[in-house]
Amino acid sequence: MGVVSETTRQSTVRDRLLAAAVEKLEASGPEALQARPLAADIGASTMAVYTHFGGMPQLLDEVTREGFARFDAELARVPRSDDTIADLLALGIAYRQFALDNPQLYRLMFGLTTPGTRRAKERDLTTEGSPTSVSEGISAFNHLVDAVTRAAESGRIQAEDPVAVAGQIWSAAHGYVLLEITGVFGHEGHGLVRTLQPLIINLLVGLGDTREGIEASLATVFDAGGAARRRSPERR
Amino acid sequence: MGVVSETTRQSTVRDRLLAAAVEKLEASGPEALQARPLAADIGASTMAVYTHFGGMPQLLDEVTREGFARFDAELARVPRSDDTIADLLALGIAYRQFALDNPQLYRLMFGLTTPGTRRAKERDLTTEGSPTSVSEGISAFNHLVDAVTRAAESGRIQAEDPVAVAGQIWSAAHGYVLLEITGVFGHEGHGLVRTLQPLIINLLVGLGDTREGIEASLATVFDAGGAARRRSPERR
DNA sequence: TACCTGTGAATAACAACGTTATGGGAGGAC
DNA sequence: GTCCTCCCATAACGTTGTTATTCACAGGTA
Repeated sequence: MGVVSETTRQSTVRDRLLAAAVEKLEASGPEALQARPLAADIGASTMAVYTHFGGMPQLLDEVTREGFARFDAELARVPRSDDTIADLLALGIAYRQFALDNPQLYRLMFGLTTPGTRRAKERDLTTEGSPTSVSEGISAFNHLVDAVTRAAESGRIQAEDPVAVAGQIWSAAHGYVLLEITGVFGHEGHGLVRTLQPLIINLLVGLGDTREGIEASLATVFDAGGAARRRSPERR
Repeated sequence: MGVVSETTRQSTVRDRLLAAAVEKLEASGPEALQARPLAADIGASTMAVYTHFGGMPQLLDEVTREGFARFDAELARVPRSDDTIADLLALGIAYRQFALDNPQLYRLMFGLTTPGTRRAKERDLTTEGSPTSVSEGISAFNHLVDAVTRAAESGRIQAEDPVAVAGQIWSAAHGYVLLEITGVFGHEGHGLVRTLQPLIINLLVGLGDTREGIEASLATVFDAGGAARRRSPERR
């Protein structure tokens, strides 16, 4: 389980098909995920989709699962430090970065997109995140729950119910990111400094931390590497 | 402009087609919006879609526009009182209620769903909210900006840039509502009291109001009518 | 009344999609 | 060698969005 063709030595037809689907999704949108063009991309016939996946819906489920695996891996790369609020902010930045780097994948992951596969078997909204991808989604969410728990334990914020608090932060980040993806915040950067940063700061203030403390933690996040990503515990 | 067949006396083919599309979207999902079944529903031939709309994409644009018009009308029904924070909370409740009552329409409005129309002409993400529906969307958003502006003028919160603050609240509500629609918060009601209410309260605390004041305002909102909707400015 | 014009709708056809049935060919088991 | 079992290519079927063609009918003019 994990990133495409991580275990297999040579690319199998199935792996190449899945990789081509992920790439094509981001390049041309969900409606471009069609059986015939996809198979043609890897030099195979349409039947490959059915022998390896069973059909387009199952292939899309695998794309979703792959997306959650990548998302999980990306969030796992965010380091942990003594500054629990800085860690939380870094997690939020990584969250946004992944969504901005993979907008189509992000929307597909959260069941917000219904690709061409029109003969889909009446997907239910509540079960849309296909069962196979649920575990990966929970794993990604747990990074946030852990960060909230540690922030609460450090005394910076109050979180009797860390899962509920993580749900609040998740809602805020999810909503912001989707609005930014759809372009409502205009050109690059304005949304981040005018909306996401104040939103998270205000939320953390409401959760008990001080504005000064948050801004100090935010400064350390941006100090460490310019691109707002601290790759390893020690400074590079 | 507005709700379907608001001006025309007798239902035209176009109006019936649009109304059937909106109804069918909510009943059977975006992939059910197909030219032939839709035309058959109103007893017409497929050509009606093309003579009146030009094609399925344009019909979907009209559905989106209609959705924003209804959303705007629903938000406009939220009354204004002396308690500006209560008004803001009531607006949030109405926002959530509309999304929960019309989940498919809500997702289509925000470009988060890509219905069957597979031959779509390469929609761009940034321009996905079709131009015709932009004005209605802005109108709906302005209700929130107004409420924030009034709350700032009343001194309850600090909002130097009301549009930016409205964007923060919008992000939080949008993200929560989408997560609730996809079912991540479990069964009815838990998400609201465990996530949305604390989220908005914490955010408003971060914006300068006191927790006690917010909870008092929230109580007045729920007092006035049980269903959390105050129909007229004066208390009933 | 007779005639022209234009708009709207039905019929039929076309290309492309997801899917399924059929058949062939490569690689191991005995 | 012979058989068995997967994969995969080919071809077909039903359905989709779309377009071309044709027809019907309402309204104005002589």
